[in-house]
Amino acid sequence: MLKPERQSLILHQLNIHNRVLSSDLSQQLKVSEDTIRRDLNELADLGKLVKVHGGALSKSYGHTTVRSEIYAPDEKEIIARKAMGLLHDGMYVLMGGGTTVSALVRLFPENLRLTVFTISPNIAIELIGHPNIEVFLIGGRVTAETQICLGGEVIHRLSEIRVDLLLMGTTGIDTAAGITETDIEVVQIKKAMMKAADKVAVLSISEKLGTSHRMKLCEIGELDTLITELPSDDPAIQPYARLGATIL
Amino acid sequence: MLKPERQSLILHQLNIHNRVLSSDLSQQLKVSEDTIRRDLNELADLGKLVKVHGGALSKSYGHTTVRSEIYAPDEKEIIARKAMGLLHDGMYVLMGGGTTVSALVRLFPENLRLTVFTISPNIAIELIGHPNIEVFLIGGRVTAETQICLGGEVIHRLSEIRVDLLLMGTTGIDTAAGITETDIEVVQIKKAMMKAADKVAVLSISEKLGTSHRMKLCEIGELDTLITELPSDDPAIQPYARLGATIL
DNA sequence: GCAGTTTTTTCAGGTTTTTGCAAGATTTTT
DNA sequence: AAAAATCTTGCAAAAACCTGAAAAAACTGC
Repeated sequence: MLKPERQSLILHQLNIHNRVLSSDLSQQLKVSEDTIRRDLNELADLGKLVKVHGGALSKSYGHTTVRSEIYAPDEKEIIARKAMGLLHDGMYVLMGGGTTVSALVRLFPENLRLTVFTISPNIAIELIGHPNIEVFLIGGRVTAETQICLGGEVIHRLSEIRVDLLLMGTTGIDTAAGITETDIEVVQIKKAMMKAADKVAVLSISEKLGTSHRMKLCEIGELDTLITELPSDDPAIQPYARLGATIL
Repeated sequence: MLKPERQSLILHQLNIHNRVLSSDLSQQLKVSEDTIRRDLNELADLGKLVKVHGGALSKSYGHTTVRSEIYAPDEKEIIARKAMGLLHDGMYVLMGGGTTVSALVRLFPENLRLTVFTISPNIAIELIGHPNIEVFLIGGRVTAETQICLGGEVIHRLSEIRVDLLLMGTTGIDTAAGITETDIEVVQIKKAMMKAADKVAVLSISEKLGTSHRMKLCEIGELDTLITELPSDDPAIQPYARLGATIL
């Protein structure tokens, strides 16, 4: 294992987990902790991570979104891992915003070949530099609350594209209320996204099961796949399976 | 085994494995490690691989896409500070990409009220959460090299907007050659941006003064303002003032 | 084919980089 | 406050590197 390889592996780990431990890396990469510490310090000097006692934290573009700021990172990683199974070389994929979708993007191996459309600047930036993924960002008005591109122009652009798969998070999901959102504009955008995609997959932590909000996006049956961190035979998600969504 | 044979074999190995060790290649090709090292250095000079201690890595991923390590941050902050003087409440501003423009955005005080259009996902994200700035991201294909949105759709959208001021960085700037870029697509986008703006301001560290590249964007005289980190009476920028640009 | 030239390779040496270890300092946890 | 974990520093060994000179190979014009 060459030093630059080791260092870029460390950065990759950071991208996925947002944190690394010197002791873990030492075992995993079969080098002494001193070496890991030296690597971490070098990478910290280059500004690629933040060194802390015991390991390092990722710093993504200026404002450090560390793991602790992401809600339920472990669950989201499980979800992301399951969602990877839906992706195959050559696919055209449309991606929404949110930290769950971000977690998925971070798992993309470098040999995965995709064409990705997204309304999230964050997702676009995460994918920049990936050697085999072409990224199209659909532009619009960007707001702090949603962190995605909104507006009529986005809907118009979405009407012009056709993709194999839509991957998006959700705000509320309930057997009776269906998929719901708080923001009417988000509903409009998501409806347009669903129209553009042959298959629709929703990523959601189980905590959101049974919650609902004011703005209705669609019924559960309109989804093709629902992915949570729960095992697919968990009683909590059986009702959703009966409504027609494939559970992963 | 002839030298070109050996070298193309090395490149072949790299394509497959993404890495090679000098020691391995030495054994495999039955030549001394010195010869291998010389080969690797030659290929590295040609830009076909990245030489590292112990061997070489393929150029494809991770190692080349350095997470925007900001070059000359101090100079860029001086430039950004000067550029702030061009901005006033209520303005419509169009912003290009690049670290110099990012430095400017970070200086925006909370009470600054602007409407910002940008082709850079990074700029859009920097501005997310600013209480008094409305951000419109103009979408398109995003590439690793430029980190901005490219494509015909961007140019079309730019043709539909009209802003008070364009703020952008540059690649090459020279009294004779004017403003130049390495990428023809970037030139097209920047020309469209210039058309959309009443006034054009270019931010450039003084290091770029006197440099030129293959693709011409415009003459110095077509700029309204040129901002470098040098004092406005520095002899190095006087020639640009004579060509019609206001120097800050 | 052959003497002369150029290119390529190897080898020897001294230098630099990388890594692991140990000792003592520092931080975190109990 | 003591104990445990982690960090820093200095050092030494191993590996990799570079330089220049000499040997080997390939090429040149005659």
